[in-house]
Amino acid sequence: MTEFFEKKKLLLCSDFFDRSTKVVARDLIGKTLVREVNGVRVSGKVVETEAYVGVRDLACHASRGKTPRNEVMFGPAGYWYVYLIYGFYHCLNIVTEGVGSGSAVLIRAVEPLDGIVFMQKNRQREVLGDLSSGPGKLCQAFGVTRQLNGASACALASECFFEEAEHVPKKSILSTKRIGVEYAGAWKDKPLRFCMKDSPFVSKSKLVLR
DNA sequence: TGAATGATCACG
DNA sequence: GTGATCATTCAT
Repeated sequence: MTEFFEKKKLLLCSDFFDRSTKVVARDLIGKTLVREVNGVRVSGKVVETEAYVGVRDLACHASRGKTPRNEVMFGPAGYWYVYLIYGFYHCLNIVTEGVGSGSAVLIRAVEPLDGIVFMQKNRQREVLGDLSSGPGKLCQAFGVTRQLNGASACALASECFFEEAEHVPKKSILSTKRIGVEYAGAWKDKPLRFCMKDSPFVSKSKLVLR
C-alpha cells in the first residue's frame, strides 16, 4: 500500500506532458523512466531526449499527416508512441501538447538504475554503458515493444511511466541538433536534442564505458 | 562503412 | 502489389 502512495506521489502526470514539447524534452532530463513487469522494477535516469515538435517539424513523423502508425501522436499528451525502426529496434516516445499537435519526445538514453540483470539479459551485454545508451538499446533493455504503443504513462496502473527525481540544474543540460534527421531540411539543425552534460550514458558516447 | 531486416507509406 | 525509406546498431 505504501508503494502505491509512493508511486502516486512521484508519478509524472499529463499536466507535465501537456506543455511545449521542447520544454518537456528538457525537463525530462534527470527524471526516472520506470517499467514494471511481473512485479519487477526496471528503471533508469533519463540522460538524453529529443523533441519532435509536431506537424510543421519536417523531422517529425507527424509532418506527413496522420497515418495508422503515428495516430497516437495526434492524441492527448501522456501516452506512449512506440514504433519499429530498421526492422530491428523500437523507439520509445511520450506524446506531448494538445490533441492534434502531432508532437512527442523521443527517449534516447537512460542511465541504468534498477533491474540491471534484466537489462543485461535482454541486451546480451554486460557493460552498463552499453545497456541503454541509445533509443533502440533502451527499448531492448527495458523490453519495450509496440505492445506499449497507445498506452497511458500517467495512470497508477501504467506499466511504464516516469517518476519525479532530484532536480537537475539547467547548466548541466546540453542542447544540440538531433541525430539521424539529415533529411529534414531547415529542421535538421534545430537544437532540439537535450542531454545530461558529461554523462557517459548518452548515445554514441566515445568515452570509456564502465 | 555497410549489412541486417521488416513495417510503413506513397505510388499506381 | 511494389519499392524506397527509415528518429539504429553492430561488426568489419
